[in-house]
Amino acid sequence: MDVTIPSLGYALLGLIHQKPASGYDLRKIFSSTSMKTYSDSPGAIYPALRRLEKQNLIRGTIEKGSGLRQRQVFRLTSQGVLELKKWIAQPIAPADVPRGLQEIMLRFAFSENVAGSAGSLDLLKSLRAALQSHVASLDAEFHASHNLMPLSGRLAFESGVRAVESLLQWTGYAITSYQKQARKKGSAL
Amino acid sequence: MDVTIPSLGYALLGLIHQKPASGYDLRKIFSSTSMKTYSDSPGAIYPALRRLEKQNLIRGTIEKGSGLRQRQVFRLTSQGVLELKKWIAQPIAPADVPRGLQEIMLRFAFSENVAGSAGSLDLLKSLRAALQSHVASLDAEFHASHNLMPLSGRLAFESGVRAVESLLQWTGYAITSYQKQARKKGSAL
DNA sequence: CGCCCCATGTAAGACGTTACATGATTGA
DNA sequence: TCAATCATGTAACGTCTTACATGGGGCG
Repeated sequence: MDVTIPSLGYALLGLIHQKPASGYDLRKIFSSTSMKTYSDSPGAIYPALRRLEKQNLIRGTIEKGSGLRQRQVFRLTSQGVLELKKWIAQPIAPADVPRGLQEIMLRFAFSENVAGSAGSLDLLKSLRAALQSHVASLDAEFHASHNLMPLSGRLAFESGVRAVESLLQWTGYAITSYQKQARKKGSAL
Repeated sequence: MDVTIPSLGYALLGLIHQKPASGYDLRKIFSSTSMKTYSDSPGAIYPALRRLEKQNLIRGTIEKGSGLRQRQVFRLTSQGVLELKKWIAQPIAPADVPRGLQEIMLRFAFSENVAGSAGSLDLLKSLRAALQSHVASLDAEFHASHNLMPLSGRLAFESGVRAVESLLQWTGYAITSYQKQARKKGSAL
């Protein structure tokens, strides 16, 4: 039972959790919104859905209402919800940042629906710590090697550092956003 | 002759262009520098090198100097240099930004060695235009859909917008860096 | 002598891409 | 009726991941 789910699988789980959807619906989301990092090709999505169904994380039911064509709508099973929660709750290591940022942001995007504001906040704090540590190691590497590179190499490296720094700033902003929301809710009681 | 080279292949070409290297050297570069987005696994690199050799883009020669073990050092062929140049000179479309940023920065990092400062500047300007157009479409999407998302979704989206804006700023900085360099060289004549 | 690093590879399996294929429904 | 869109899928192919495998060389 070594359940390794690729990034696309989690994207599908998260979207289906927000709202039950067919393969076609999901393809449209990928192609029409800025989730274009995920492929809208049927050759990726339909097999992925079948895999998730085989793992009992989603279940599809055929709908034929209102004279429409055959349409298989997928919903999360309770196991699927658990799997989503487990994925989102994973702590973020500094080493995850360079390779898995995309997936981390996906986790965060779904976090509130799946794990509530508290879950979102936990993720943000974990991310902030990972980013701080990662920025430090990038700086060290930059100072050690920047004079060996051509200008374009140096600049490319700097763009990477800036990207991480900018994301770090964003985590601060996001954390205060959640804390504000919490205060509002608290006072509304 | 449909030469489609994956990202890893170009990374290898660019590194070998900087300095002839063996598979092991390249693995070490990937694992020890911040190019960790590329895998250092032998199962990826050695087959990739053989593919490039089969395409006549690199050629390996076995070295045995100084009592060392067998070591195959690869060098670019003239065709390989051409292929690198072609890759770097490709204009950047707005649609390339969300999916291919990583590869674009790789192109830029190698650009000065392969295509000179003029090539780097061209790339930067092309990137700036693509980013401007992409920011505009992201903003439009954000204003259209931000009220439908939970806070975490909104914030995740914002982080994407910020990342692109920050990169756009960086292109301005990089372009002036190259223009300064050009002025210095001009006055040095 | 044993262990770690150098250095190269192979094999199985999973995943994504591209392209092809099918058929129903809606609207011009 | 013709085209576009809805909706689902399959097949071939290439590539990456993980894990295994092999041996020489240096060092304690």
